[in-house]
Order: sequence, then C-alpha cells, then structure tokens
Amino acid sequence: MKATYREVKADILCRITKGQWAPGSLIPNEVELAESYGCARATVNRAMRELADDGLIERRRKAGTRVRASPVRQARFDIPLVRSEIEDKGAEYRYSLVSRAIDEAPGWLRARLQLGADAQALHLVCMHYANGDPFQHEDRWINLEVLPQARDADFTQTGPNEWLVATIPFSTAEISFSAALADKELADCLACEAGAPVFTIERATWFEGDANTFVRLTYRPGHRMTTRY
Amino acid sequence: MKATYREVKADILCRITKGQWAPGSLIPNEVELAESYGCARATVNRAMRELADDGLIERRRKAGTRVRASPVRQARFDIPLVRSEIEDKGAEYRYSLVSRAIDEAPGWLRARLQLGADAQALHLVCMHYANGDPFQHEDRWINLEVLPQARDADFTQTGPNEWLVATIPFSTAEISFSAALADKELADCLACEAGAPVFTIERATWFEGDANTFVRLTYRPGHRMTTRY
DNA sequence: TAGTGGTCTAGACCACTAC
DNA sequence: TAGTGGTCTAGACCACTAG
Repeated sequence: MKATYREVKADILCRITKGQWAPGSLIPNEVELAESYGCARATVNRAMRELADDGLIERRRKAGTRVRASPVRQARFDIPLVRSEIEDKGAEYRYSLVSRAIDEAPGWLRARLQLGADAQALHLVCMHYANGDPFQHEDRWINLEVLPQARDADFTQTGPNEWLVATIPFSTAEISFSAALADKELADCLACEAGAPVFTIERATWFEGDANTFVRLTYRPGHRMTTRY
Repeated sequence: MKATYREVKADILCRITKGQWAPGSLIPNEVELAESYGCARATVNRAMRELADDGLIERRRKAGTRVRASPVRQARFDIPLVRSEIEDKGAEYRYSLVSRAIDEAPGWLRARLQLGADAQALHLVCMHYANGDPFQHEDRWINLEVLPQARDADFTQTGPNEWLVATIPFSTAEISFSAALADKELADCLACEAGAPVFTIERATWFEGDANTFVRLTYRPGHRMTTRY
C-alpha cells in the first residue's frame, strides 16, 4: 500500500512481462489502479505515462489503456563528442586536421541542406585518434553564410565539433546511419584496406531554419554502436 | 501567465537555444520559475524533468539546474517489425524461409548468449521482400532449451519475429549496429554483388535471465536508418 | 545544515473520443 | 454523452548534497 510511482510502474511492467496482462488487453483504469495500489491517481498516471513513453502500453482517452500488441522497440543512442567517446574508454585522444578549403557548396550538399545556388562552404577533413590508432574520420562542411566566423576559426588544434558546440547553443538535427566502402583516401586515413566496410554517421543540423553544418563521420572498420533496453 | 507545462518547456528551450541561458549556466530554481510563469511548481517541475530526460539540462538537488555544457545528443530509433517497416512505406510485404536446421549452438553463439556447452538451437535463415525486391536478410538462432515449442512452430508462412513477439511478452535486449561485407550467399539473397557494404543490426534478447534468441538482420545495400531530434 | 529538486496528495476541471 | 486520460493546483514532506 502507499506505493510510489516507481513501484507502480515496476508492478505493471511485471504483470505485462509475466503475461498476466496479455498483449492487446485492456488494463484497469487509473482510478481503479490507484485504489488497488492505495495511492493517488496522479501517482498511477505518472507510472503509466512513463510506460507509454517507453512504448509498452498505448493510452487513449475514453478507450483506456492497452498493452501494445507488438511493443515498439526503441533504441536510444547517445551521440557524444568523439573526444568524450574516446576518453570515456580510458584511451588518449588526439586530433589532427587533414585538409581545409573554402569552396562553393557542391550540388549534393546544396540539395541536402537547402542552400542557395552560390553558397560558400568551409570544407574540413579531420582525423580523431584513440591511443594513436585511427578511430574516426570526419568530413565536415560548414555553411559560411550562416557561420562566417568559421572562416577565421583555428581548426588545427581542436576539431570543428567542439567549436560548433561552443558557437551554436542548440539546434535540430537529422541523423542517419549507414554502411559504406572505404575508398583509397579513407583507407589511408583509417589505416585499413580500400574496400573495407565502414560504419558511417551523417548528420545535418539546422539552427532557426538555416542549415549550418553537415558532417559525415566514418569509423574504423569493425566499429559497433551498441545499446540496451 | 498561467502557463502550461508545454509552454514552460518551450520557453525554457527557447531561452537555451537563443543563448539567453548559456551552456553551463545556472537556471532559476523551480519556485522562482513558477512565480515568473504564474503557475504551480509541479508544472515547472514537469517541464524541467522532460528537458532533463532529453539531455538538455542537468539537475542536482541543492546544486540547482544547469544547461548542459555539451548537450548529450540522443538519437532515438524505433525498431519495428520488418513487416510494419515495409508496409508503412506503402510497399507490399512478402516473407520467405530460406533454410531451417536444428544444431548445437556454435561457440560464438554460446559465448554471446551465455549458453551451456551442449545447448540446442534452431537456426533459421529468412528473407523479407518489399514489392518483390529483397529488403532484409534475417539470420536467426532460437534457444531451444528456453523455447522448445519453437521446434514445432511453422516458419514457412510467417517469420520468427512475429512468432516470438506473440510468444514472449517482453524481454530485455542488447542491440548493435555495424557495417559488414556481403558474402556470396548473402549477395545472392539480397540480389547484390558480393563485397557490397551492408548495414547490419544484431540483437540478442533475454527473458528473465535466459537468452532466448539472437538475430542478425542485414539490409540491402544503400539502406539507411534515419531520425531527427 | 540549509537549499534544491523529487515525489505524493486530494481535488478539480478539461479534452478527447468511443459508443 | 459519458468515460477515460491529460493536466493543473496548493500544499506538504522527503532525499540528497553543496558549502
């Protein structure tokens, strides 16, 4: 009795996993549960809301709450700065600038970021090392129309990622994961063979409607992103 | 005045993105915010709690609430059933069983799932098609010690995924994304060339401490997982 | 030890929607 | 239109922890 919302949540979860409340079936309403747990309705509400957020149950006004027929599995990944990713493993982080150039944004980039016809972009290629071993290759474009100060920033000592995090408070992003082949240049940087399969993350970010940067991060062969739920 | 928690959340988010509250800086406490928004403290609390869940702020009792210095970017992916993934695109789903065998679990699988030395496993290879085109290759192992009924299940018409979802109410999982090369067999199934880079998802699931299944899902070349935040 | 967030309550009103 | 979840309130007490 006098259960906390955590206890209520755990108990409901338990009943679902044990099969007591089968997939698709209706769960008692909040008032009934509050009575049976001896707590306030708000407490049950919070427990149920979190379960709904976790994708385990489905709630609809008037229709009540049901156990999801096929639970929506959600994987949640943290996308840290490379520096933290490496240092958290206890490895030593090193950064290096491979190349820097200012150019008109190529067509595919203009399309992807919805840029104007003659948009100027800063193109950086960088490498991130863990204990001296190639860890991640970074191919970055920065929109100079929106971030003209990037032109004068020094990217020889620290990566553009850290500069951007400090410069842009927050932004929305589109992120995608895929597999690619290492071409000759990438293979040289990552110290692997050309034709090796590599895991890549692409991310485009916008701030107040304007695209400010696009980056393709390529990990050394064999890299995995792992999570639990 | 009389703001809802959504309005409070939006306003705080706005102040952070606009740079009014810089990364690392202290945010007014709940009581102060409640007064300035003209709402109850619980309303501010809910807004702040959600922002903390989203990784934008950090809260500690007594120390107060701060804007995260480097926001933990979190990407959330839905991992749907392949069937839904395909049908949601408006494509026609088709399933096909490639092979079925019962064997001792190989060493790597026993290690990965912490199985006993002579564990029996059902090994299934399946294909999922979208509008007739190869979409996903499924290489699945089911632990027969825990799920002996899988031995008699019919996997010629529907995939093991749907059977498992119906059989196991809920389970914990470890999921990982990586890149691989298509070998000859995979290439034949996916109608691509051997040596093509492919995106793979591996998932192991446990129910009450016992591993019940391991699956490697391989998508056709060019597949992307995308999300926004 | 004092200040902050974490949680609970009892009650209220509202918004949606299945019937 | 009635039943269900969604949200807000004013107040209370508790748990943690920085100083």
